[in-house]
Amino acid sequence: MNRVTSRSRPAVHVARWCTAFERACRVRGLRRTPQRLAVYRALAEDVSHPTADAVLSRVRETMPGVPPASVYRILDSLEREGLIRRVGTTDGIARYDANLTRHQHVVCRRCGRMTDLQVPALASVRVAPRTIPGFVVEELDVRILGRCVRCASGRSRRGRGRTHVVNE
Amino acid sequence: MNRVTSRSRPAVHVARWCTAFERACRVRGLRRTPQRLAVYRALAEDVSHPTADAVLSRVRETMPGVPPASVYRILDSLEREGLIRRVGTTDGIARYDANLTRHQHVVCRRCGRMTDLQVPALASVRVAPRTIPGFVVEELDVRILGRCVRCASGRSRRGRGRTHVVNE
DNA sequence: GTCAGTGCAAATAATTTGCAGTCTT
DNA sequence: AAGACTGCAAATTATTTGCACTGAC
Repeated sequence: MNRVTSRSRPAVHVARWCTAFERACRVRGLRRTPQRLAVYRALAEDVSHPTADAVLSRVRETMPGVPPASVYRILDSLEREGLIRRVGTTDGIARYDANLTRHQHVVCRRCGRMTDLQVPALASVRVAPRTIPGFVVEELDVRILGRCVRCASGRSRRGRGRTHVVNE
Repeated sequence: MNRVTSRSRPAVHVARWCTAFERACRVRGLRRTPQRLAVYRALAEDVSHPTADAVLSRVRETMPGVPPASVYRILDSLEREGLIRRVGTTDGIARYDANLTRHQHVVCRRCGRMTDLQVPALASVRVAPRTIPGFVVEELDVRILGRCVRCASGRSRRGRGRTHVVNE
């Protein structure tokens, strides 16, 4: 018990981000409601790329009774304004990230755990604005898929692994 | 009307893939049911990275009455066996791809349209197996996010664009 | 004071599950 | 024949919406 994982971002960072966040809200004309601040803070504190539901739980620790709809709406609005990001997932459940700096995600296919990483080889990769005709590039979302140690050992069914049929 | 978009993969490819698919099923001990073949074919024909629901519709064109559950289950099993892929999405809806070759996806944030692309700069990027301690890298999922021409022109709300608060 | 934003409850997706029957191997 | 797989219906989970009210600006 007493999990090792540091699921929380350092308080100093969080504090700085929250300040920047409030400023950004003002700039964009988003109102500074307690709920909005609580949702942002909950997300900023959590490095695990939580689902909306997980954010809800966290928010409720300090604001019991907040309805899911509020959290969904807030996450939506913050994402629309570019104050947080939705991260790519394959399991059909949206996950969020308050970290807007360029970084990649390492995702375990089995347990879904998602952690931040900076792959040097990818740090420099840019997709020049004109590379893709008829498309305005805004951002790159890179996910490194595989299995974490905990899950790599666990056997699944018939000979798994890199067994891909490569066609074409 | 009469949309230009070639939403179908060339019949030659599809045929070849289907053959390889049946072989792969045999190898892995997956039963060769009409439903399974139909689902795979539907996905192979469709280059738009359809949702499970879209696959269902397509399958029903030739097999009316197939229940959603079957399609979901089949897509699941094929993904587990590495015969198709789930692609990363941010909207919380799973999408699938029968193309297992290394390629990237260009995704419009607004309309969600997703098209294949091969970015030269990314073709060579590998994440060496030992790069990430305690993690077995299996695959890289790269998404290029932005807006397609159709959506780039459409105005949204207050000054959008690259307006990100870059913290940390 | 105004209207963006909230709370609540109900609606709509999206996906999964249980179980009995069927068809592939 | 055995059990993997399907069909159907119901259950769950994820997310959205309508509407009246409230609080931030």
